Amino acid sequence: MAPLGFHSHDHTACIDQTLAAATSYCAENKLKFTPVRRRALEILLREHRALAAYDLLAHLAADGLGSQPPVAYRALDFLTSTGFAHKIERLNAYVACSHLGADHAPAFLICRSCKAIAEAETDLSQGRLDATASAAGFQIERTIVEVEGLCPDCQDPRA
Amino acid sequence: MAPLGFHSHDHTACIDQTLAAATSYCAENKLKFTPVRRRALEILLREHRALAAYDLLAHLAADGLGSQPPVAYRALDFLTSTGFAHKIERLNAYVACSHLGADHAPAFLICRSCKAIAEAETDLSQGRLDATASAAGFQIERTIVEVEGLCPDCQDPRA
DNA sequence: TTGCTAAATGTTATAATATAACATATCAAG
DNA sequence: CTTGATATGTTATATTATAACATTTAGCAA
Repeated sequence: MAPLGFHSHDHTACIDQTLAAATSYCAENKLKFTPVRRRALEILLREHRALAAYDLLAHLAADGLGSQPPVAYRALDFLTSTGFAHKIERLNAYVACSHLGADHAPAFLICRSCKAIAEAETDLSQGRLDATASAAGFQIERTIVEVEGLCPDCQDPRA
Repeated sequence: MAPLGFHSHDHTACIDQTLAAATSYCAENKLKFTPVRRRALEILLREHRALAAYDLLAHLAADGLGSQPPVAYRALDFLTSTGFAHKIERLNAYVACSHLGADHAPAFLICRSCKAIAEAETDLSQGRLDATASAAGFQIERTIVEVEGLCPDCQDPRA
């Protein structure tokens, strides 16, 4: 089972690389990559799927890093504000970013059956929407794109 | 203040027309447009903005149409499943559809300042995304597009 | 009409998600 | 070394949503 991109990969290396990238990003930007924050990201990376805030909290608590909701929400605030993680609005859940470092406008593919998440790039796909917004005088700051459907594994009735 | 399309219009006619359209749609499709459901839609139309479920419930209760959460959530389930209303995932709130009848893939423009909502059409804007999903073997069923930003009124510091 | 069935509603309780508010601790800059 | 800003600990509570079951209503068949 490989939720994030709907395919397998070297997970350990992926985690290490992402943590390293996050560490240097924080160093460069004078951000504090504290134990709770680092651990939260590590948990999201290890789980490799969308976690509810309270699921993350349970993991953190198991690791002795705080047991009250604000601990999880603060860590998530940090991770989402840095772009290290994203919130999946449809699920009220959070995933580690899979394109860390890239300045990106992510689009998420959400499997309604197994809840697996894939992060795609929107590129500049909303050309049409941009035009509509401009015409209305609306100033876009952020675009949320979440697609619901079935991942390859869940489409097959024999799976 | 004209949240829905960021501009004024004949609100009474808009409500009447939409209710009439909903009524005939239900008749054609053997759906029960019960008092609670009708009233819920009417409230969303009158308020003309995204309402939280409990806000809707408060209005329904004021009208003597039920005071417990399931009443509101059931009405909203009906309205969203018929397309008479949409959920704004970003806000956990619900708006009446402004293109009732059209088979549509709505995109919402959400003002982060005043919370006004405009409903646009995505048309086939996600051409790029479609291709990405296909390539990944993902079968799209529904696309959520919500854009955060500033509406015309809230961009002007003198407003 | 009567009774059956499916759908809708009423109601109680509780689950799941999220934040306010304030006390304490840490740490870098002056 | 102290001050100010940021982060953390903690209690409490707000907000959003659903489970579960009883009751009522509407449509339909006998």
